Amino acid sequence: MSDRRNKLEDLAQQVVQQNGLKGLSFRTLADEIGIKSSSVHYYFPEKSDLAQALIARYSETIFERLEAIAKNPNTLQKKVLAFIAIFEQVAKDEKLCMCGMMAAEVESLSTANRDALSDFFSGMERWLTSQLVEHAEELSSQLSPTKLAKILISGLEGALLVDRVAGTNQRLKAQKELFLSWLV
Amino acid sequence: MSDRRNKLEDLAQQVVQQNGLKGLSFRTLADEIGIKSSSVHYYFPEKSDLAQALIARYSETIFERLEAIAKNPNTLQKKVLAFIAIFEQVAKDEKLCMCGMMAAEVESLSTANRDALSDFFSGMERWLTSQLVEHAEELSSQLSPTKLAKILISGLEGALLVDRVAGTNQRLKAQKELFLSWLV
DNA sequence: TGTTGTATCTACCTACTGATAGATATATTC
DNA sequence: GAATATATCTATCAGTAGGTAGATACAACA
Repeated sequence: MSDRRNKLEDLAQQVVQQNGLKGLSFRTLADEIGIKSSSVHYYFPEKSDLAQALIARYSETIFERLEAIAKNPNTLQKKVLAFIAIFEQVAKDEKLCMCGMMAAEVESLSTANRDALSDFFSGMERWLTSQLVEHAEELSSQLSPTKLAKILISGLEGALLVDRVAGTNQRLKAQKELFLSWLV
Repeated sequence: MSDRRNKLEDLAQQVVQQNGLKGLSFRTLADEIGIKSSSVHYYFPEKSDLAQALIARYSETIFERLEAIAKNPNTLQKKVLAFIAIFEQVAKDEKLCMCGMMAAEVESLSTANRDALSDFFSGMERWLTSQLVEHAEELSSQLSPTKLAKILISGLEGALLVDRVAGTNQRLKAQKELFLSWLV
């Protein structure tokens, strides 16, 4: 992976997490890097190619971190708090989850983009579900692990969304407490 | 309120709920109504004026419905299920909550728009909190009504977001079951 | 009758968008 | 040395964006 390509993706991701894909232009992206917009097209012929690269990259980064969390022997509580900490980091920078942001723009995305986004969320849910199942003895909720995973992940995505408008982190904290209430 | 203005707002709201404020242009809006874009500027000088009107209108509609739900004597379960049904209706049309959509675009909104959005969410939470407090005897959760309100509302917003990408309503259903699990 | 307010139009502006064509320079490979 | 791949540039295009100026038509009102 070339350095230039990497820097473009770094910057693009940051812009998308703050302003959305529609808030990202090839020109401003190029200007900030110090090249011409046509050179950005060299790496990403169409905007949907850039979006696809961003989703792939974001997914890889997140799932690597999740693997690391899963591999390290620990209680369910500590594992999931480490998972939630990923969202807390995003919130601290007044950003959204990149895929959450793109989810709001799904109507203007290519089908490949949509599928990749959908895979991201189902992958996250699969990971969390497997952790909940693995540590079932630590769980006290009557709801199934699959449902708990869907609840928490969509809850965290929504908390980022609403908290950013309100300029607080109350909803993210509340979602964290929700999770803690599921433990024995 | 003139009929023309109303039709413009109706259509604009629909577009925003599907494509976001950035996905709405004065020209396409005007074309669909059958007037010129400059005539849209007659009603809404700047785009932020249109956004402001949309938020005010959306808030009024929702809060009227919430008042009606609150006024009608009923169990907490039925009241909140009626509340959740508002989100289910939105999901059925493959839309987002209009304010949830705009929340994703908050970086490009005027401060007045932001404040109005923030008021929308805090108003929703206030309503739900007051219902939970009023029917405290029906609640079994250890978490406070305030937190439960924040959890459910951000959860519902996130569920709309993620479900639309996945093309399902699983997360909305899971959030509903979460609420039901809080009842005695 | 004349004035004012409402609602629309035509015509236009500047700025920006994603995207393309084709030239150029450099480095690598055969 | 010639050919190729990589990476950049200049220049440009058609389309769209939000927004404005100024004319027009019409109705209500003084």
